[in-house]
Amino acid sequence: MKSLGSTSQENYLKAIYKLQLEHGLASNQAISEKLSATPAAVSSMLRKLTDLDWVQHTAYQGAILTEEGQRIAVATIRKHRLWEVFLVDKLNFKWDVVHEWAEELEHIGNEDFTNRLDAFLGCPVTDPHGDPIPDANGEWSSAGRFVRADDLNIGQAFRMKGVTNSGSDFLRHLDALNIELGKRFEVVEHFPFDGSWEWKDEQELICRVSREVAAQVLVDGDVDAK
Amino acid sequence: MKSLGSTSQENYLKAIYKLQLEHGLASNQAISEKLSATPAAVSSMLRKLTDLDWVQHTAYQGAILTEEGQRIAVATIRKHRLWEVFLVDKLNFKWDVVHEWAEELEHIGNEDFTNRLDAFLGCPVTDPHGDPIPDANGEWSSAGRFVRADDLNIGQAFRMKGVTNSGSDFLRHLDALNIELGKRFEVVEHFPFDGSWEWKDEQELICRVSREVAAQVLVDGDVDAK
DNA sequence: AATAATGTTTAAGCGAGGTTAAACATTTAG
DNA sequence: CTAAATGTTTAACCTCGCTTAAACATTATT
Repeated sequence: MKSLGSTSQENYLKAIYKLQLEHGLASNQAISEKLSATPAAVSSMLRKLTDLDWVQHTAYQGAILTEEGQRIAVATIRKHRLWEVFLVDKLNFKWDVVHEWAEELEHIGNEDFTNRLDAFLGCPVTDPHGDPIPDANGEWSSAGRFVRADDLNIGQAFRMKGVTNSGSDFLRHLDALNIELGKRFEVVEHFPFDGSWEWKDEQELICRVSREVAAQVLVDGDVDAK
Repeated sequence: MKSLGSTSQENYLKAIYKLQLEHGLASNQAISEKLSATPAAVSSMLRKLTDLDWVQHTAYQGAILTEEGQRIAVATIRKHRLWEVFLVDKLNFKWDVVHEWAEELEHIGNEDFTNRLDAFLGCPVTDPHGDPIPDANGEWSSAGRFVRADDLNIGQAFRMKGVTNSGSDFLRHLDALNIELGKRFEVVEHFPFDGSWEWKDEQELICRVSREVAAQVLVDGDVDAK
């Protein structure tokens, strides 16, 4: 219990965790891409993680996390996202640059440390990109699941809640479009020609977004009229 | 310019910096003790640091930092102390436990990062142990130099400003004695028998401290009567 | 000045985490 | 169903920072 992995081990566990959510199991190749390492490196690390009982690995098949592996992965994601909140809320970094620093900070601190950071930040439930932050027990809590902006109908109001792509290019593009977390819009138009959309914000300003953007923006479907 | 070292390299530079302050130059052996590494490890690291032009090393003599080496060392100390302030002021850690975490955090972040952290903390001039924090230019600034508590005379008032020993044992002892940073005392008595002292705080409560404690407490000699 | 004690450096080697290249399984296609 | 393509593992080797043990330089002692 309460064991910690090395920086590298934690990165592997995080990668496997995310791949498992998408595909049920993490292939050697997918991990290697996600971590920009060679398949050979993955092979050898998987052996170590298996010995530590943090993953179960079937040769030529793929890897899944054990209970303990999952605990460490979720704890690491929690730390990452809390640090991102810190960087944006307290140090005033822009949301498109915090990932790199959080990638380093996430490997520091034990449970007590993390919980103090959490309390200091006011127990946020999402990070600056709208991704949910697991609680101290590793639960993804109530924190509402959101819908894709391209799932909405004309006339529907919504609040911008997150993204499914945290790449800085995409985040910077959103900034350029004046689309930010928490901002309210209403769907005005949808153009089947290219799949693009027109939204209007609370100042009635029109915001035209491409199909690609709408597909990667998460919103709060049932908005409370403010 | 603006180059950064690895975690280990930065630790060596810090160690050499501190030894240089004390002895003018850092012997292989002193470094090895400070970092709990073998002299052999020091020898090999010194070669690397010399190649990087961060230290000048004369075989069998000792090492001194170059301009650039000093810049990195001071930047690292600055980061360390700022993080300590963060941990105590924001995360409510006690001052005797923050060193370990700061030891890890100090290797993260670039200049911009550090300056944001500094601003967020209100540009503190000393860390939770009273050690001065260099400014963004690596200057040790005005931040008054202090005198040892055992340099004072009977009747003299002072304010507790720091320690020369940041070990947790000592810090915990000070906590037990209710001696804390910024607290005002007055020297009441000095016993030549064992070198111990009697101070009284603003509530006139007597605080008896040993020779060892007085020697490791730094105070503001010329106190402005409040 | 010769010798012992001390401090420093080299040599060999280890573990972590990676690489490339080759060998080996497993799919997919003809 | 065999052949080719793809994915996985092994083997050999690299760098970093460390270790121990032995060789070497420098002081200190007599």
